[in-house]
Amino acid sequence: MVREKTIGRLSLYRRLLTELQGEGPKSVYSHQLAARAGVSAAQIRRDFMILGYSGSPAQGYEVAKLLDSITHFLDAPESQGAILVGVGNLGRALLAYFGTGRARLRIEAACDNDPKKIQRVIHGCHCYAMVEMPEVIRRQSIRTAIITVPAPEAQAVANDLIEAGIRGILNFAPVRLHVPEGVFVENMDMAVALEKVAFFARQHV
Amino acid sequence: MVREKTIGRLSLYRRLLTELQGEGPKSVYSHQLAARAGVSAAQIRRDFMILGYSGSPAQGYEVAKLLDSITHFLDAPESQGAILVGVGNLGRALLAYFGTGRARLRIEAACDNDPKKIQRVIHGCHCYAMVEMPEVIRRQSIRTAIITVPAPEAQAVANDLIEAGIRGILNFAPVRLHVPEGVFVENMDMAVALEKVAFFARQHV
DNA sequence: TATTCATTGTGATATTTATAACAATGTTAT
DNA sequence: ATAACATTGTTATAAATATCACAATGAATA
Ligand SMILES: NC(=O)c1ccc[n+]([C@@H]2O[C@H](COP(=O)([O-])OP(=O)(O)OC[C@H]3O[C@@H](n4cnc5c(N)ncnc54)[C@H](O)[C@@H]3O)[C@@H](O)[C@H]2O)c1
Ligand SMILES: NC(=O)c1ccc[n+]([C@@H]2O[C@H](COP(=O)([O-])OP(=O)(O)OC[C@H]3O[C@@H](n4cnc5c(N)ncnc54)[C@H](O)[C@@H]3O)[C@@H](O)[C@H]2O)c1
Repeated sequence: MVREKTIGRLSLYRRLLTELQGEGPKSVYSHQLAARAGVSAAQIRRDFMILGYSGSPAQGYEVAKLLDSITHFLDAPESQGAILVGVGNLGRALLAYFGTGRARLRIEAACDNDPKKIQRVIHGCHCYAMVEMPEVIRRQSIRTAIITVPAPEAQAVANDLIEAGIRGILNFAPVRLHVPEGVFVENMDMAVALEKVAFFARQHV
Repeated sequence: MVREKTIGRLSLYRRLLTELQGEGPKSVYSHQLAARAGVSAAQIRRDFMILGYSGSPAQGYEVAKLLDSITHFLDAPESQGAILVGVGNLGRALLAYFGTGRARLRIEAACDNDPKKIQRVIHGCHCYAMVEMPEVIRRQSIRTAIITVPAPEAQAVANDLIEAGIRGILNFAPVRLHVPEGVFVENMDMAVALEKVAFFARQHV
């Protein structure tokens, strides 16, 4: 009953609403948010049905209440952290990105099997050895992981993560992971994405 | 008539088939490829309908012919290049990734507005000044761009790229770009992706 | 040769996702 | 007070996407 696409958009709306809030407005209409999000106003209203919060036809939605509703729906009661495995080129970029100022969902720990990286702090995040990983995950109740190890290592790393209690994986390795029922995997396949863009760049002449 | 999801999967199949080819087999059944791709066998056969190449019920698909068919369908007759704008943390990681050994779709040029980066070669890719960008795009007939500049800069950069002839954008900035009809945009929104994973990590207990 | 078998290609069907349509609401202008 | 209006919430409809089902194929076996 929970639509996958809806979850992604709610996360987007939250970010846009937070930006909007900084600009002043206390309320917003669906068509205004739609313009920023690049979706239709009907899509927005439909997505909001799941929240249990209603706007008014006259004032639209109160930004603060809307943000509360989305956060209540999306987030865990206690703040949630993620662990990143593979502190290479991409892993470091992600640590820089998700480290700075995001209270919501932080990368709380990193792991690598390269002795040169272990026990060092990279972009404010401690890098543990792989043997420490299960302990870190259990201690900090982490359920979400980011995989940025080379493709041939990804499945083994995923297995270890799941064994340690991880239930959601954001996978950047260009491999389709085999995971048991109940584990959610989102693939960020950049090579596929770029080829798709190149294809459609050619279609509409 | 061309399904967006199908294009993405064809790109994935091509990569998997190339790997498979290296392992020896000259032919493959839909269910074998399906296992690697993490999709159903029926999905694969349906996707292949668009190619105009048929396998045989007895031997399955000839890997070499299948690869030819996919490449003929996906790729431009002449090889296509991409330009990357914003040589920061993420941009450099992407240059490293798309530079090494990918004949198919290379990042042929990079741009930045930071004087410290301009006219330098980063991971084998020349970094041009922004004023040179339109000239580079026209000279090398580039139609695909990757945006890795800070969010507030992304729309302006997109406008300039489109003005210069770009028709497809892979956008990493957490902003929804407004583009004219006929320009294809694929958003790689990692913050949204991570929140989605965190959400579903919590669903299946 | 006839039979068995796993597989293909594709029409039919189901599910997911997006759009359209409109009564209900409540504010504003007259 | 009332008519005009823009917007909401939700139902109805459409479009995109995925799965199912099975006749047709042809190699392998008896
Ligand atoms: N660099 C990019 O922009 C980019 C883009 C798309 C996809 N990817 C994918 O992301 C992954 C990482 O790419 P990268 O460029 O950062 O590679 P990288 O080689 O720079 O980094 C890989 C890191 O993983 C570590 N590692 C290797 N095996 C490990 C293991 N078994 N356990 C723990 N750590 C291990 C290495 O020590 C290294 O620090 C690859 O799968 C790559 O295909 C990268
Ligand atoms: N770092 C990540 O892993 C990550 C992850 C997800 C999204 N992003 C997004 O990708 C973008 C880049 O992230 P980053 O971490 O690489 O940032 P960064 O600050 O390291 O790099 C940005 C680069 O863009 C250049 N730049 C700035 N304005 C420009 C302009 N007008 N024209 C051309 N170049 C310009 C800067 O000189 C710099 O080199 C941001 O929008 C960020 O939100 C980054």
